Amino acid sequence: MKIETPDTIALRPAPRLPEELVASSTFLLKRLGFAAKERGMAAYDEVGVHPYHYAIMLVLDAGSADTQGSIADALGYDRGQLVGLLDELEELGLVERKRDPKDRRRHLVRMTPDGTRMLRRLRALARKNEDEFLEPLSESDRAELHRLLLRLAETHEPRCALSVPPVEPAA
Amino acid sequence: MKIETPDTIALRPAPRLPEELVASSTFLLKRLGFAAKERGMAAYDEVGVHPYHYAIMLVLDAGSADTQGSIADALGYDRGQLVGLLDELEELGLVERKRDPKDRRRHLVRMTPDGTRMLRRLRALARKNEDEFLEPLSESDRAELHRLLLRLAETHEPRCALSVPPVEPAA
DNA sequence: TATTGTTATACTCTATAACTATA
DNA sequence: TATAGTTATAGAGTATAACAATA
Repeated sequence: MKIETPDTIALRPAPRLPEELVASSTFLLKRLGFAAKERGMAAYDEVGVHPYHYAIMLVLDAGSADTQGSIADALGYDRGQLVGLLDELEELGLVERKRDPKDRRRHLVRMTPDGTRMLRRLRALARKNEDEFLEPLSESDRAELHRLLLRLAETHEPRCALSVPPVEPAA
Repeated sequence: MKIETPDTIALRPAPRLPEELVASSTFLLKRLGFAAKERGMAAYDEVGVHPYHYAIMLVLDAGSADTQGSIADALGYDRGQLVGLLDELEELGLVERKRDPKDRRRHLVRMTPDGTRMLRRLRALARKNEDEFLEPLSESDRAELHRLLLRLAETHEPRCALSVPPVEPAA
């Protein structure tokens, strides 16, 4: 559900949120995640793309995945939905698809020069967005926040784990 | 978009998330907020309610709002959608609505005894849920995380501000 | 028979605004 | 005329599974 945004509520008597919710980090994560999402969408929207598009382009740029299946897996997206996202990127001229001659079921996806330029622009947008969102925090607080979020993400969003989980030690 | 959940991906070669995303706190907030939401829904679902229902009952219990409009304002919900949520709570016998005799446009909402019992149960569930989600963090890390999230929420979700913003000092 | 990508369908959410009854 | 609550509608988002081509 959309949560009413900051700017509209400043003047009302404003019945308060229950303290119990404010005291809950998971509640704050939900609300902040939502706020971050909305803010991101608005930012990328000005350039005509969606955060999902940006994520896809980052994967392509990193070169860690180039078929639709592997892109979907890298980001945790559904393969069916990725089709539509790639259609949009292709229509914008930012990526190209071509059949893999080695396995004609596959599509190889790669960025076009326009895509590369757009990615540069999106990266700048993302940095600005991140910086503005974290503005209330000092540099060291930001680092600390990231450390804590990352630790949680290693459990709850394993794709975020920085290091490959060590193989079970012998015995 | 639904992100594929942890349990299903353990065994694949797993193309990685772009480092840039993992390095972004706003990205992690989005993913963790989503994970927290899903986990919460699953937990409350076992008892037949939704996190929204829980939030409404907390507001009622706190006594800070008792008409539909004030409840909606407290939580940032849309008034139109609150109607349906209250219908469900009423059907479950957890809250009652009656007209305010002083202003017959208003509905006064209050919990029933069953509602109070359910709320106790939901509070226990919420505690358990919170504790499990934060399990990777030490006590002091949890406190630190909450402090940082709260500071962000004061900006991005003003309803979370703990203290009423001080009145502009004289002069 | 399994897999890659595609398409279609249905379902859930949610944003908007029209509507009623009171004030 | 404005407000509290209600209802209806349409649109976005998303989950599911059927499908065609290829392996």
